[in-house]
Amino acid sequence: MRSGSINAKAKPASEARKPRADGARNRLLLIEAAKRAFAEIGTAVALEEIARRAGVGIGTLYRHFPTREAMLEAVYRREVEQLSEVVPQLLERSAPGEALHKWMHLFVDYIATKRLIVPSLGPATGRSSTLYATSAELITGALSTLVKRAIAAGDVRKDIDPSDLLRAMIGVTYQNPDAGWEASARRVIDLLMDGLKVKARR
Amino acid sequence: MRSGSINAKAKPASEARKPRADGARNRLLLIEAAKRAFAEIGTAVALEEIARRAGVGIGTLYRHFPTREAMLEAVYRREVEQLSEVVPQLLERSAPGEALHKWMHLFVDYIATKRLIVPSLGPATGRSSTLYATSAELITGALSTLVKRAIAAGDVRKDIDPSDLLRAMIGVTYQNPDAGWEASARRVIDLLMDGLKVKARR
DNA sequence: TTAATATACGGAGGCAACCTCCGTTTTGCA
DNA sequence: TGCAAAACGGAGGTTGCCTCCGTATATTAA
Repeated sequence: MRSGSINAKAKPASEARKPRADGARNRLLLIEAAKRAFAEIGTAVALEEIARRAGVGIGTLYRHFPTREAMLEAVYRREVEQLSEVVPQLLERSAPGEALHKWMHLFVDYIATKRLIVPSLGPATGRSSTLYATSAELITGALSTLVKRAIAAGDVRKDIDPSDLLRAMIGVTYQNPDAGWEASARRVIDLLMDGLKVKARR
Repeated sequence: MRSGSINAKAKPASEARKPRADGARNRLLLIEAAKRAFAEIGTAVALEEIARRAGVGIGTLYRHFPTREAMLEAVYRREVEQLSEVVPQLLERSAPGEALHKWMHLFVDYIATKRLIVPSLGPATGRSSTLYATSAELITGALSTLVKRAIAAGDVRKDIDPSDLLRAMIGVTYQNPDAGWEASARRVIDLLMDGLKVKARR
């Protein structure tokens, strides 16, 4: 073995070379093109169409996103990130109550994207649970910030909790993606049957 | 023109020739093979795989089901039909309360298939509204029959309505497939905001 | 039964999308 | 400025979609 062949620099993994500018740029172009294409044509759109819209070669697309799922996931991730990052801007430009209101409308846009993408991601992916967990956290955080600020400013009632509001929004827009729902459904059915049985005495 | 070339027999459309036995058989084989294949491999399974499993040629598959959607729809339809047709059998073989209980478990199986298929059918199809309406009707009818019989037999409480039970099951398993949900969600949000605003006096 | 014909069958083959591979180009670092 | 790592792009092999049509079979009428 040569002296320092493998661990030559032994830097902590954190310090790789700075990512190339063109790489980052094309990655973004692809995600944006994909989002539009998925919305306009559907999630089955030819990946070559996405590459063309982004103005890059098909090879580039596949290097960044080895599978259609990876592409879908990236679009979804970005959507969530934007939903989280937009909060400070909203609070800068609007009164807290108004910021909250606007954000909830953005949330509806997000749900629209989610509805489009999640079914194509499939309940399969092992790490998608991480994906959904992270998303839920970011979104909860964003909403929580907005509600607290709105309450502090006296724009909304004090007697509500961010999680109440989240539940309300989910009630409006929810679709049930988790596995295990089947077992859960069966348990509830058995309970229901128990409850339905005519009690011997009353 | 020859004497009776086109309207020679002029029978009402209702009386076509009896459908051929092999055609009907292959159709069923295809639906069953498709159901298994969709469940095992996913709704993107190669249609040629389905034809092979059913033991028919690819041409036969495409004659019966011109598109993947048609194939999916047929599987879904059959699932609903079975859910409806099984009711008399259940009532013959079990006490009404037990029949109801068993049927609800079959309903969970149906929801599993539905969850698999509906996203791939897409909210697109124009006539799918008819599809869903018909399904809802069949299912409501089946449940209604079962509940009435179970009540009549004294197996379950009298103070419930079939629709209550349907709602309960939907609550457990529902996913929101209708279009127009977005507009509806926005309306609800605006209402919520109104309600959230601190009232001037109280 | 047999003949006639509508109906159904199967799979070859053209087309389109997927994805890999590798020679060329660009970028970041010293 | 030089050079190696990183990224690029697209040709082309692979695979699935779907049509088309010659062959086979079920049904009906005689």
